[in-house]
Amino acid sequence: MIRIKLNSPFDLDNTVTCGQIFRFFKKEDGSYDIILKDRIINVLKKEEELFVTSNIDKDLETVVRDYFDLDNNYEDIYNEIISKDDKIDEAAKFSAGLKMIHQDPFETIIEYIISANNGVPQIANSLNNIAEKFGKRVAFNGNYYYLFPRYKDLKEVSVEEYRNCKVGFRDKYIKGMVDKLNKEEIKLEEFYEMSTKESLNKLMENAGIGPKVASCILLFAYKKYDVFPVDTWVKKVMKQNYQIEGEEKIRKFAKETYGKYSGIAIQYLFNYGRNKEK
DNA sequence: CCACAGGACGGCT
DNA sequence: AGCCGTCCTGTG
Repeated sequence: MIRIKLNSPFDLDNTVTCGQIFRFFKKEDGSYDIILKDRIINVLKKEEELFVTSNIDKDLETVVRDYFDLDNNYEDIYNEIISKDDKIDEAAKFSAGLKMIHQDPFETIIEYIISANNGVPQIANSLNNIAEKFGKRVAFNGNYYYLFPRYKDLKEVSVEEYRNCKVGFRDKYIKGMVDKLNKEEIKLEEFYEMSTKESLNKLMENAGIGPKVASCILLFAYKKYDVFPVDTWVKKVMKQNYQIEGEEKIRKFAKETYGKYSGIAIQYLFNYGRNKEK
């Protein structure tokens, strides 16, 4: 067990449950079991401190700080965003402590390919099916969990086997992506170096990845915060609050209004819309 | 049983 | 270039 003192606001509950990740499990004591790339962690927040256990202790603090983006300066982000308008000011204030989770690129790519035209419970279900069939089983905290497989583990997996995991018509997209990675036609690291525009275009060359999915991948795996994933929810909000319609107009507005942190602004808006009534 | 929700794609203007 | 039917699964 390690303890991590928090020196800036961190809202563990909203960060975990706001739709960034799908494979987490809330425990009775209010903590979360979360499946990361190569390990399972249990995180409990008490006062201004995190209590973390894992099946792998090596580099645990570093892994957790990176995963929850604890060392990023959210003051700067906040100040950049709130100057824009009242609505986002309110949403950003409300969302203080919401962090951008830094996820594994491969898992994120598959996650968001599956997310296309799909609901949150179904996405989680498909991901768990894939992990249970092809991922490594790990005993932790009185349960068995399955790590999400690496693309090398999926080399021989057929389209039919993905279909059996209830991914529907996205089966061939997953297979296509896994094949390209194994043939090294795409390298996961290359997107870190590229500009946002370049990496968006490069991602969208792949079947099953359009503007929304590509934006989510860059936002959640590559820390590129100047993307703006437009889904049906965003379209609704933009129409209601700003009378703006059409994907291109929305993206243009977001870029001009929220600038280099537009991807975080949208998380704040979503979090605000989802939780303010409670 | 049917209607619907949710992005990408491809075929049509 | 933009519009719209289709793809699959789970839920109401």
